[in-house]
Amino acid sequence: MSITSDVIRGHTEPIILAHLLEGDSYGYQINKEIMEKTNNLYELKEATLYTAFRRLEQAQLITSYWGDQEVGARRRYYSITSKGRDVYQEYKKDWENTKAILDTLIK
Amino acid sequence: MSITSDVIRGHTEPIILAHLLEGDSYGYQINKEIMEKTNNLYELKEATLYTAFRRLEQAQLITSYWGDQEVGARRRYYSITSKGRDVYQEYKKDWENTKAILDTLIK
DNA sequence: TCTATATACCTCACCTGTCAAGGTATATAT
DNA sequence: ATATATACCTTGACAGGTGAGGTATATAGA
Repeated sequence: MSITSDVIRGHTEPIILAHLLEGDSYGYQINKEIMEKTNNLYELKEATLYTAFRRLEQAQLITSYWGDQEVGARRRYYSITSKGRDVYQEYKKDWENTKAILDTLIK
Repeated sequence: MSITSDVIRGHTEPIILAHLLEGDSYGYQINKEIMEKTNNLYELKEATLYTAFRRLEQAQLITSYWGDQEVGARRRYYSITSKGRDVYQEYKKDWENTKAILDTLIK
């Protein structure tokens, strides 16, 4: 009982930003934790995740830096910016509005 | 304070089907009534509406027939099929699931 | 008479986010 | 040696939404 990509489209960015509010993290972990949070009902596909990172960084909502792993695969950590926090609040309001509108239309 | 197209993507079909549950209707009217229901917060764009009609008819979720206007512009009426009603119930569950998942991820 | 507005339909080209499929590299367990 | 897990990334195709454009009927106002 998974979720189709079309109903989630446009929510990828707020999902990532929300996660980064809890602290810096890296792609692989963000992906895993989103799956865990939703009991495997929703999985952000890797390609979707990384293209979203590019967009978010371009828009200066997040910044990135390489972790200093001395062992194992390298990690690129992401950090939410203050602009990112502001935009996240708007995304959150958008989601509340969307819910209200769709609850009106889908009965 | 409108709604972006990406967050609505994938909800066009359930919105139309939900409306047709109330009775047969035609494009122009469906559009107007959706605007009214949402206090002009959401407007289904015409191009979106008509391409959705094509998809829904192709999938046999709706059927269409010409109204018998003897005056004024012709109208093409749409009617939801029983298959359409079934699929609508699935769409509705999808929406409930989407809400639950996004409420978990967007705090 | 001409123009604007409302009703009512429709199509096409473009844009954008998603994702399957492919790739690279490190480390550990069998 | 091989498989699996971790961790990163890009590319090309796809599909739904939409701006812009078109057609036709009817009415109200200048």
